[in-house]
Amino acid sequence: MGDNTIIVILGPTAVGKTAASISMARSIGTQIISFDSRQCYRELNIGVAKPAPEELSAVRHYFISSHSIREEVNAALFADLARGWAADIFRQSPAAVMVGGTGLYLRAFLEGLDEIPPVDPAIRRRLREDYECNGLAWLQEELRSKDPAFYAAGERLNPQRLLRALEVRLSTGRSILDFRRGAPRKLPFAVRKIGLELPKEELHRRIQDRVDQMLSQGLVDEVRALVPYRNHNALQTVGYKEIFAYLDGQCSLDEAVARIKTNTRQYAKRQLTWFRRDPAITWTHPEKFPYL
RNA sequence: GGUGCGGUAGCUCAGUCGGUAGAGCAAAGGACUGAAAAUCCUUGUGUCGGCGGUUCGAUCCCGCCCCACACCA
Repeated sequence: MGDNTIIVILGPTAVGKTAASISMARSIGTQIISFDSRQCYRELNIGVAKPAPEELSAVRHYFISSHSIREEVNAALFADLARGWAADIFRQSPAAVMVGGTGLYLRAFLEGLDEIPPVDPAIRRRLREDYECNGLAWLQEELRSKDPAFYAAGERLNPQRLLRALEVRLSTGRSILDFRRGAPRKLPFAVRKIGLELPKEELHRRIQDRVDQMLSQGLVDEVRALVPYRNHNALQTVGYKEIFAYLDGQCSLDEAVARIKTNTRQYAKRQLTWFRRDPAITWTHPEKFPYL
């Protein structure tokens, strides 16, 4: 397996990753593992800019429509699955293509997450309910008494991080900090990371056009059908949460669409913040991408 | 034409009993270990519509003008 290579195509949303990855995978005769935390849900299509059926039939894709919004998907699950898929692909080809924009998922796959025992679902559920009714101050106080080390070092204003630290403490009896070693993993393959990048104005124009296109493709109907599942984590997603607000009568459709565009721009910016600090990425303009 | 209410940050607005101003959103930068399209942190100088007047000092008071909205003609 020494010569095997993972070629990663990454970048902000709407930059053109899908087309690039498919043409590359076809020209070198291999398959694609997606690392997109939303395209993996089969119920989400228009709003997550999933590849078209023709594109999906041209190249085998993993982690596209592979799960239901009712399932719990997270970075650790993805990392496990992706290792298996990579091994499968390498049985047929010395190279595999990965595409996506979820930086944490890519990192979890390449570098691994520290091993933390599973959290008791009952504890998780109860904690979230308690936080719902008692608020942030309560959460902080709980953590201060039960895991003072994390309280001293961690993000005290970030409820998600506090909740995670607390559930690990209650579930395992140990601080989440005890599980962190960050030991570098020896990878059984080589990695090449290619970042796709466009001037900001151009990326923003593409985002705007793509959102308009989603609407004409029937985004509102897609979202309407998902109303019963709106509180699932998978629906905490740009393009869906704003349309829920419109369907609730909280704003006009135009306002909802404007919000989607703004939120997508902010999302793209966060993706770039994440990727920019990785010196291993070779950045290129999509038009200069060698396989297009 | 008359009356009323406004004109303050890119947007929506607050405020200054006269000592040159601040929130939310947007924007910019950053963080990120089982929710990551999530979550969180940092960053606020702008002829306070224009021109005059009063005043040591005006965005605030006074006058005129311009613009927007509402109502009356």
